[in-house]
Amino acid sequence: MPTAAPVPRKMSREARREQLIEATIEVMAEQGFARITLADVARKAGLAHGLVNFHFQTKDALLAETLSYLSQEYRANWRAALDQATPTPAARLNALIRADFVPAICTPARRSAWLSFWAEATSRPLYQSLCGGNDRFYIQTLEGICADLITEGGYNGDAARIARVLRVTSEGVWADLVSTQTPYSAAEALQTVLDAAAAFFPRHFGANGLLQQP
Amino acid sequence: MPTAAPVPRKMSREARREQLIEATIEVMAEQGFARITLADVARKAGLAHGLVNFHFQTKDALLAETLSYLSQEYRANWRAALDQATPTPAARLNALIRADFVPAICTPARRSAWLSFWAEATSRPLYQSLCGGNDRFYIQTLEGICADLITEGGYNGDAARIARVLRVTSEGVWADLVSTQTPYSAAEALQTVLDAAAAFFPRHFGANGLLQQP
Amino acid sequence: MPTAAPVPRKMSREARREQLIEATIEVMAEQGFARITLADVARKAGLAHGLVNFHFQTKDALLAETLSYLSQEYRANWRAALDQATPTPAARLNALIRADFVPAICTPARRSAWLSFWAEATSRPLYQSLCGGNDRFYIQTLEGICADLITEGGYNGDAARIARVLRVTSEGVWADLVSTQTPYSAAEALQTVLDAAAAFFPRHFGANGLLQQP
Amino acid sequence: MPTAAPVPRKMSREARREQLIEATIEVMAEQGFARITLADVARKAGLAHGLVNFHFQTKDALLAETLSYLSQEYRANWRAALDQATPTPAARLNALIRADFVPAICTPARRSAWLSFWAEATSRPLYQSLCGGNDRFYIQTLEGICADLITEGGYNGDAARIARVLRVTSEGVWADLVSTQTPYSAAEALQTVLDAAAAFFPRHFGANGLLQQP
DNA sequence: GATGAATGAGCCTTCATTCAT
DNA sequence: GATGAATGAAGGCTCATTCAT
Repeated sequence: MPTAAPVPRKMSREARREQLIEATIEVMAEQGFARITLADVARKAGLAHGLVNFHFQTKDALLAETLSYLSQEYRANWRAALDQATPTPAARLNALIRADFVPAICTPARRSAWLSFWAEATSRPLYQSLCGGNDRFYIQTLEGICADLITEGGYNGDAARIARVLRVTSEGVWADLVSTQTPYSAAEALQTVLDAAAAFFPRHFGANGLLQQP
Repeated sequence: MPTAAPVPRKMSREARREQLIEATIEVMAEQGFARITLADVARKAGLAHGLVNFHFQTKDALLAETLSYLSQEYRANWRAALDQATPTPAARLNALIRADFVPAICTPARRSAWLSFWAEATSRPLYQSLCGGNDRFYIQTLEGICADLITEGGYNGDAARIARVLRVTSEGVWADLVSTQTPYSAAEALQTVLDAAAAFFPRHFGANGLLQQP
Repeated sequence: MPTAAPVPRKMSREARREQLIEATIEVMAEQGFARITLADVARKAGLAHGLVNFHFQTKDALLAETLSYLSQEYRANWRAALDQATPTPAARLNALIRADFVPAICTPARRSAWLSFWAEATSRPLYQSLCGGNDRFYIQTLEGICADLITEGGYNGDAARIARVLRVTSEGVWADLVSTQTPYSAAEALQTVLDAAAAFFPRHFGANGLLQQP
Repeated sequence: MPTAAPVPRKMSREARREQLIEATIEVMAEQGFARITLADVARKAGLAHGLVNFHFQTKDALLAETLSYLSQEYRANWRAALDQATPTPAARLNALIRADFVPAICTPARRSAWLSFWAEATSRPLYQSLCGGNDRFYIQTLEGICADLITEGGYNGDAARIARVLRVTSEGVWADLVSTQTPYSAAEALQTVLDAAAAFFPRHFGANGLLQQP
């Protein structure tokens, strides 16, 4: 007599952990960081709540590993996008901006979880080092691209500040999208960032994004 | 026999509430939203444990009123700045941008508290309506100014998107400043937003901010 | 409409703590050290279980303070007995031995609790320093009395070993009394220790205990 | 491809059980009765978690069997010592006393485990019947020997009380040895018991133990 | 037989809330 | 109004036990 979908024993350690982390992201989006409970995470994953401690020891560890997971995912995403881009500064910037809005990364749950971690990082040094704004390599890469564009296009402007505007604009529209009251789409959000790029680099970006170079 | 700074028995109702709200903001910045306890708030305020419930009934009410307090403070601040500005679009935009960085508003504790509320708003509709990104009047005002500038300066561009970039840039550098790892100052943060304004409105804003109009 | 014995608010801190410690001793005797729960302690004391943590922070702290309480009580008891004894070595030894069997100290619950702490001390250095066998002052006092008796009575024998036999005999019969299967009384237990004293110091102790000195 | 010391798949049932019991004794000594976990027992034995329940069904059964094992070991030890002794009362008492201090029995882990069981027996009738103080046959044997010595040596004294002093002294110095703070050796502990025997039976025991009978 | 992931009851702990003083 | 002890619901954590592999 088969019962309703018994939990498979001996799922690989990594797969179980990932399953629990995905459940954590969803619960965080639904309840907010402050109201996550391990019982909810386990319920969302369809597992017994003891399993969370079995795999992560403590709630704090689960949360830290969730952030770490998101962080690695984010980094892998933009690096892959850069690798596949035409190796011109403008194409690279275009790839970097668009990478933030690919469907795998830019889901409502992930946006919400990221925002929670950003906020909580304020009081947790451990989180700060994992959050995007503190990803040194990302910032350096973006600043390098901006510097190249300035040189190439003969623009005025401070590469660090331009990079900062582009980064926080992307973060900001992402945060806007979290709100249920926001009246604009992910596509509009992306276009907003591209408009900012066009403002700084009008010879490389136009109203429709990256311009084909002559 | 006077003792050292006794708690005044009958401080005005409003003053007590404000005292507790300020303590809440500080505790939120220190511990993070998820770890606020009423005991900590009371301790920070130098008051007895039970007083918080006496004045606010519930913890949720205290938090909601804290956000409301911040929201009103924020709104009053930018409205006052607008009222005192020269009534040209560029001067008004300049005033609006600078308002976010006046010392009374842009304290570390307030920045941190705001970020916490933004994040928590994801799962609490009550908070969403009070958060800056959803302040319809603020957005309408900013968009209006941008539209005026576009008209006046003969710029291309979408007023709503430009307004959005300027708003989230201001929010974003504010969030950056919360991190203990951020290597730049509030002055640099302000300059970053002004650079963004200059990118969109180069005939009104330059490297040193608002240009004197001919 | 009076309800059944409401818990008086604002009982003095010390009184509440003592009440909880006494409940702990009783529960330990009934359930054994390994099966104490704070819920049982609170129930025994007739209080809400949250109060235990309020007054003692952790279960470990409650147990440590319980041992400390017993230890101080035990020490105060034998010191008082010594102070009131005729200042001859034999009378002092007699007082010391009998002190272990006064009703206030030698209750079934206390005997049982002591035994539990002795056993648990094996793996907890904190407990060791509080347990009787490690009460340096007690041992020194007892050895001093034995040495005085040896001198006075012209006995052969090692004061440290004799003191040790008397001490562990007292502890041992105490432990015997804990067992529900033990077929002898506290009076018989006391007489057993006195017989041991008589074996070592036959000119001072006889079949009926302390001999009147000529 | 041989790996390092693989666990033999089919170790005999008895050998596995004994291996787990020995691990239990060690863990009990290290952690204390209250903090034994089956996971620690399995780890100490180098076996898988689930094996403990496989062999003993429940934790309580494991503990009861451990005590039973110690009890049988103890009994076999003193009976063997008695069997090998010269059949005089003094030699038999000497053998009985010394049996408690042979290295196979008097290990730190065993002393500690015994003490834990004594304490826990307070609240567990099952344990009481297995603990030394309630070993009727042991007590009867010891009392019989003491009675024989009294008759043989023309001593005054109550055989039951003398037997009790000797028994609890042996137990007591054993308990002393458990403490890491105890400043005396097993040899000194044994000598202490022999001194007690000499106090009661001075014509059979002297400062160096059993006297050679004329 | 052996393994170790999975389960869930039980317990410690925290903390919002109440309320006698 | 103010205080802080008392309450009890809620949740994190441990761990004995089960069982698919």
